[in-house]
Amino acid sequence: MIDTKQKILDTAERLFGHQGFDATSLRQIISGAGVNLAAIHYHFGSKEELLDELVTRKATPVNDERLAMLDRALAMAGEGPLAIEPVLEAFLMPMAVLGPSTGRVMGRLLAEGLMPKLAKRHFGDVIQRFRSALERSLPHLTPEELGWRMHFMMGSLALTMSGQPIFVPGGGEGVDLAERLRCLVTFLSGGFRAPGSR
Amino acid sequence: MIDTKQKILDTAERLFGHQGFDATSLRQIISGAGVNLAAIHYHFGSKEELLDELVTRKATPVNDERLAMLDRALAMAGEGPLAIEPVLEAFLMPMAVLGPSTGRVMGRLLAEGLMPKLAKRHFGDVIQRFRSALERSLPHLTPEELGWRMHFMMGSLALTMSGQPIFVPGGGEGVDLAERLRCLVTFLSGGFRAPGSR
DNA sequence: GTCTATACTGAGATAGAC
DNA sequence: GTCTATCTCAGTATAGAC
Repeated sequence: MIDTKQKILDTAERLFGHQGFDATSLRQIISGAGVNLAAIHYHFGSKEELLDELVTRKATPVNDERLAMLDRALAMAGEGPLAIEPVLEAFLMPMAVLGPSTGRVMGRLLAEGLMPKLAKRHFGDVIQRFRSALERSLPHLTPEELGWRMHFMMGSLALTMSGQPIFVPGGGEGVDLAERLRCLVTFLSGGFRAPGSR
Repeated sequence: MIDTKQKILDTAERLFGHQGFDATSLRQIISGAGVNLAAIHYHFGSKEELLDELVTRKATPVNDERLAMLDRALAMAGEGPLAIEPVLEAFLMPMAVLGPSTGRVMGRLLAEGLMPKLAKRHFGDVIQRFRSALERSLPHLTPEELGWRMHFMMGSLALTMSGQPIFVPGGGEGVDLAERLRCLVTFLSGGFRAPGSR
């Protein structure tokens, strides 16, 4: 069947999102997808490459939307000063279109430290564009301090996408991703705007 | 030998810190520690309980120092307003005493989502004390929004303790933990101080 | 080209001898 | 307390059916 590959991807996405990458076995995936174990290695080569393809498929439209929103923010600012909020919105809000499963996958990956490998392949130029925009918005920061703040942002984002918000009364289950991300934009705007610490 | 247990703990801490929990096998640990495989299950019961004991041993002094610093901050503030910085410093700076290995372990745990289980056991009352202090510092926030911001903070902290800072020129390897954490305090102060988003 | 059956190595866990 | 042997299940590799 032509959609064996698709069934594997769908099932893997769901299980990775719920249980994490390491905790999900290929045998769980094939059982859920109703395919043979070796089909995974035929179509993808390995468990890690399956993950890689999953990320590529989901990340591409998100990154396109990120850059489109960033371009609009830059056009609006013109030659004048560039506020942080629209830059952060451009980076973060497009993730809201990811379903809960994909969101959890992305967050898990960031969190499990698997991202460094994938990041350069899939996000390299996007990150570069946003770093430039942030440099323009925040000229008071050294490159090192800006790098750290971007690092902090990725950490917050990771837990926001993946984790159970154990500090939020009610577990935050009723709060959809877009609202979480708006809350995060507010928080990060304040953080980025803080004076340099050295 | 009485210190079989200690040798296992030391080696596990080092390997978990460098490779993460999932990526470290018990057989790597016993080979590094020079003990038998079954010794781990005799002394700890399982791989996860080994981790649990590791966390307990390292977290207890950190949490004690956190509460001591928080008490000092509350005493300094008296009846007046309570600034955010000393509260965040009390929560974050005690982690600087953790060596790089333990720091990575802690960060990994936060990031791998293993913390929710461990958190309630080891950090429950500490978190409660700090939530109260933050509520006093930031009366303009709803309980939900404060919860989200604490969640964001844990995400940033996790990546700060564990991850390679890929956005920092030079990889940030020369920057010690205390300086990273000071940088994080500045950032988070700005974030927590941001106006409520709803 | 696609998929199945099966086997290989290494993981965590356990029972029982010493 | 410690060690050997063994169990199940993980990811992986390959030979061959259609």
